[in-house]
Amino acid sequence: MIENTPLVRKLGAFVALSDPELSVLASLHKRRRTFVAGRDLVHQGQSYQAAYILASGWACSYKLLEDGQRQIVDFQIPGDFLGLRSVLLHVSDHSIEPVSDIEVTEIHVADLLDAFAQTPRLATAVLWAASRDEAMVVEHLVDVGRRDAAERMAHFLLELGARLALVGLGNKDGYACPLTQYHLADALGLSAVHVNRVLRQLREAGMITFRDGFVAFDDYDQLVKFAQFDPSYMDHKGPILR
Amino acid sequence: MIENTPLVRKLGAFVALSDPELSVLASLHKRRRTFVAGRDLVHQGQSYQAAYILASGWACSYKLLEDGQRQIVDFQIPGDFLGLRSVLLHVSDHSIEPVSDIEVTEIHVADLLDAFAQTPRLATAVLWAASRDEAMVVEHLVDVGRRDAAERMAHFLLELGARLALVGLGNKDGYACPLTQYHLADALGLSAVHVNRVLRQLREAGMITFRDGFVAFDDYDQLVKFAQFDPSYMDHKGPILR
DNA sequence: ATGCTGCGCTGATCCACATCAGTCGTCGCT
DNA sequence: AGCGACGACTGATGTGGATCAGCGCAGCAT
Repeated sequence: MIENTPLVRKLGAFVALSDPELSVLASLHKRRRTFVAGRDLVHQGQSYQAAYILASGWACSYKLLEDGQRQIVDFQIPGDFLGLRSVLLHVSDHSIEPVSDIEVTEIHVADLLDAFAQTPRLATAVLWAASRDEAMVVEHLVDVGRRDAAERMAHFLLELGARLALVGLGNKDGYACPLTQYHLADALGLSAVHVNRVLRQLREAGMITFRDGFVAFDDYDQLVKFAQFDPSYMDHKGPILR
Repeated sequence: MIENTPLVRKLGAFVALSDPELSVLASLHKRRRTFVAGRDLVHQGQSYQAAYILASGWACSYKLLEDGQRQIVDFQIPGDFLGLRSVLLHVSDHSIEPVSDIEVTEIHVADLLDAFAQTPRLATAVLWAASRDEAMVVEHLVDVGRRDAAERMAHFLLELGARLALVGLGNKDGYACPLTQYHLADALGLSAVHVNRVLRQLREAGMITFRDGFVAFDDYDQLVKFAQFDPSYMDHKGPILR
């Protein structure tokens, strides 16, 4: 029996993977490594590095501007790739920081590309995963571009919850969340001060409580409505491609 | 000799494609179609539609919010895929509108996936193209999240110029640009009024002139510096993967 | 015990950008 | 010739969120 990693779980939601495909996938996993919170594992501008699959903990990818501001582009949770894009584009256009202590398994891109040749369905699955990640970034863009601070916060925390629920790390009551208010500020294009105020508003409105490393959805339905959250693109039941 | 479409040109920048690969790629192109400016070809929420490759003209993909605001996520120029993500995710999370009259060629996703099986390098190339598109969206996110209106505008127009230059439709002097100020507003998360003011500022600063369907870089170097534009990730010479 | 650092939290002030309410010029339509 | 419709453009006024300047608390090192 082949082990049920977060990645297998994620890809399995899209492509019904056969046993040979699963074993090719398993053979990609090389060294297991750990990184401590806060110390970057990839630096913007770095020209080569490995790609990883996140096994436990959270990370974030971000870009730094010259004036010291930063924009967090996405958070990675277990089952997500780290640095795949950097490797494909052969230069990292962003940095990656572990939010908590993390465990990863290294993958060699050459192996990944070989695997595509052996099992093309795997290529499709990875392309699908990349598309889903892009959809996430797009939603994030809409957050930042067109929603006010409170909607933005609500929408963002809901989306994170939905992603975590997919890998079994959360549900409609809430989830454990190692982010600081500074992380949220850098992700949402707000100041940390304003993040604090907005969290207070949402808490006082009885919709969501962010406290002590835990996000609690106090009124999930109201929140979904307030944030105009539409989970359809991550909602399907069972593999799309058989 | 196999024809040199914008797509071949784009993928060729990454993967050195062999003749058999080129012919597989050519065989994907099915019906040629045209669409008129302004009438959507894909609606948000639509559950199935074809994917296309843009042959001429510009399009944009956008998301609509319930309150009528819209966020343009990306513009597509010749050589770009239209709706590939929608097809892979089996539901469109966004709409696509032709900015000008456009010509496209339809591709069947089943054919594309078959092509991956025959020529895995093609899968790699498409995954690369998807990564590059994602990098674009990421840069756009940084624009909207962390740059002020003028930097945002400058950066955005520079990036568009760099993309167009890759397919031979622009250079450091400028490019033909069918966008209205409303398009720019919806893309950059600004009001049309403010777009107008910002364009005036940039023009009066002698950096860029947007007028009569043409973007002119009046002082490219100053502009690059002002916008903190870093084209490294779209700058490489020759195929990365041989 | 004492300071130091990281994180959450708050009030006062300021400014970038939105919104409102227009003008003007150029199409294409009848 | 007249009339919408659309896009570029402008001034006056309003506001969401940044910035500044600060407090409180817990954990940790000295």
